[in-house]
Amino acid sequence: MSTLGQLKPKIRTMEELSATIGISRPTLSRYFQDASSVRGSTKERIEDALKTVDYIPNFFATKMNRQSTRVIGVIVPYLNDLFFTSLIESIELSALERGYTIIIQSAHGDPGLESKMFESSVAMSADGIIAAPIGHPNSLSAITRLRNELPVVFVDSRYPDNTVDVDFVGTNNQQSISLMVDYLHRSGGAPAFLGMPRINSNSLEREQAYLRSAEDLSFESRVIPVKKTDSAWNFEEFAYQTMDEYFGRGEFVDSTILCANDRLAIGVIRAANRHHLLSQRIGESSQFRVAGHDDHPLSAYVYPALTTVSRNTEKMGTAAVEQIIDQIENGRQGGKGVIRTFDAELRLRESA
Amino acid sequence: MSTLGQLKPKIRTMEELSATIGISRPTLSRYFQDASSVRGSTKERIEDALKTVDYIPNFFATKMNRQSTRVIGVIVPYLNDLFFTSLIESIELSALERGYTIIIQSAHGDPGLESKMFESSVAMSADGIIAAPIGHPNSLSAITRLRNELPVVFVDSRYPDNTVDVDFVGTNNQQSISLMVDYLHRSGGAPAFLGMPRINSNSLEREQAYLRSAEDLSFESRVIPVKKTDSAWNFEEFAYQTMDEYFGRGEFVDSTILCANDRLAIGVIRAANRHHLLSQRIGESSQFRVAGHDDHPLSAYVYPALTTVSRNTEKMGTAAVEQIIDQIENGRQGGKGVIRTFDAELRLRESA
DNA sequence: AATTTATTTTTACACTTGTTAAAAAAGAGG
DNA sequence: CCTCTTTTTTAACAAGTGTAAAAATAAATT
Repeated sequence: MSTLGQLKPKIRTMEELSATIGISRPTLSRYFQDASSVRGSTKERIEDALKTVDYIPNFFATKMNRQSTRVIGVIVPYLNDLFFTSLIESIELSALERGYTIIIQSAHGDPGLESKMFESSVAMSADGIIAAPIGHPNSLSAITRLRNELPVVFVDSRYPDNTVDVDFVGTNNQQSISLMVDYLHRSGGAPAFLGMPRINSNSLEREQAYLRSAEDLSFESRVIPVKKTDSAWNFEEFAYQTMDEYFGRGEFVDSTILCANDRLAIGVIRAANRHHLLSQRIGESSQFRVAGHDDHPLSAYVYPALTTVSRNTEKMGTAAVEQIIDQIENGRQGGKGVIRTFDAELRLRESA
Repeated sequence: MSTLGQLKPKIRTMEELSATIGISRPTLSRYFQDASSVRGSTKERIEDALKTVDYIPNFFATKMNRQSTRVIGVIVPYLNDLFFTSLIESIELSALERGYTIIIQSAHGDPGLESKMFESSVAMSADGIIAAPIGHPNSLSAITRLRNELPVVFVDSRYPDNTVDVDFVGTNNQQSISLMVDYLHRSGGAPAFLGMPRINSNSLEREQAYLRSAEDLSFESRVIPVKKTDSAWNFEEFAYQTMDEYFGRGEFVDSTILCANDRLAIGVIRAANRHHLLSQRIGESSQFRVAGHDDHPLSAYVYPALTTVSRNTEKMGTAAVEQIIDQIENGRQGGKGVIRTFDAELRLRESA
């Protein structure tokens, strides 16, 4: 079986294919774009022939000449985060279903590289861009320029204060945070809040949501000061070191801490374990509690399992694809600033 | 500042740019390929002009006409694994340094899709492919065919029994496993082995390495039987359920378990915690021990922190890029089967 | 069988940049 | 100012596929 593949003659161009199988090039071209656009009997003839030869249309040549490339650029701040990878998977699967190809680009945490990635999406004549922006002012000019040239959808995070008027798909942070704060407040004690070191919209919004919830429930809010750090993307380490210091001084040792995301919470749990703050047996109640946000794939496996709030990456990815395709196919450049946020659900586990 | 970008007139083609800035197109073409190939004064003129207009060369058009696209296809079995994402980051950074662009493709765990991804790399006229193959026989025919057409390097895993003669960059599993087995045997007790549910070369090699080590140290090997499962890629869940069952029956409760990778170990730790097998205070010795393999980014944060063996993804990524570029630039199609494996280092933490 | 309709073929140009050969221009050196 | 060399311009064709119009063919209808 596996040797069969090697025997098929390699055909390099559609012209060559046309000559070999006796079907005109324009017909083949139509077939490869939409198999149903040729007569049924022709379709069969082509497909039979394709089984005997080794031919794949040249991607660059096909895309170059088309007004629509059916390519969507997907830009994430960095790849080493399971939240982004699940988002990408969902985006890719939805896009594939709709006949689009995605090109994944990671900014590696660098706003300068992020601008380049945006440009590179333009260079590839992408029909549109789905981006989770870092939110750094340096990329802003590249993005505002692009926004006028082609469809853009922000996913997960956006620019603070809606600096740029772009469609957005994300989490309803007010809902998710207040859901969690409510629960924590009701079940044991008012939480303090540990935010992310990087200023992106989620970081800000979640902190504000926390403050509002505190006001609503009239408890005294307590936001743990966040230091600037080099390891801005290494949330676990950042949270671990921050809290290790506090715990060492005896601060927050009997608090409930709500973290802006699960990765922070995982770092906090580590620090808490090191300082023996957590109940040693599941079931025993402990003074110290932690909660996260996102429902990270590993949050159920840490010990104690993390109580958190789930974000549905599947829905978000699908929605982002819907929005971008809506813009592409209905010619709404940059969008009218449609905002689609999804509610989160409580995932009660052991840590709070 | 940010408004400046919007004022720049958008120029769509190199022809248009040539007319606008008064420099001939062939010169511009040469400039964009290699800025040093034009006279210094011309270079400056072009660069000054580029500041006033908004032009990016069309990626597809540039690549289409060149013998070498300087594109490398990177194919991974799935994206939701931090090992692969760090590998990709390392590959991308090395490639960028050498002037290559990578195109990331995830097979989403599906051998059928994997074959398509290989074909799609060919369609993009990639100069070469770096792949972490799933190792399923179904993709074999696509790969053997490709191997004759363009440079291929396998990274992390390969086909069992070296079915395909392709350059390989990976881990020295014999070294890494025996290092760990030695340590475990010496420090507390001979380990049992829990493998991955999916048969790829690492899974097999590590099990064999374990068996050999057991023989060398003359202890009785004990490989935990692995059931076929739907959640083949969800290693944590797989390991959790497998061991939860054993622990429930009182088996392995005072064993040392060596896992084929950290994600399995994280699942095992979860199960062990549920059954109260682990020492409750760091420092107290426990009968039950677990060790992993890979040094997953989160392995230091689980509780107890995972003792494991580190794989240097940075080195592996760099080496993979070196190998593929060597093949590309020296015309060695498919490679002579060069094998570069890297040794792992012990990461002693708390779990064993 | 004749007519109508749907599809395919032929022919030719489009897309954007790479590339080459010959002609023209610019710069260096005297 | 005049050679000699280097660089740029001009002009043309190349890459592989999309696409449009007219001509030819096949299928469906009467």
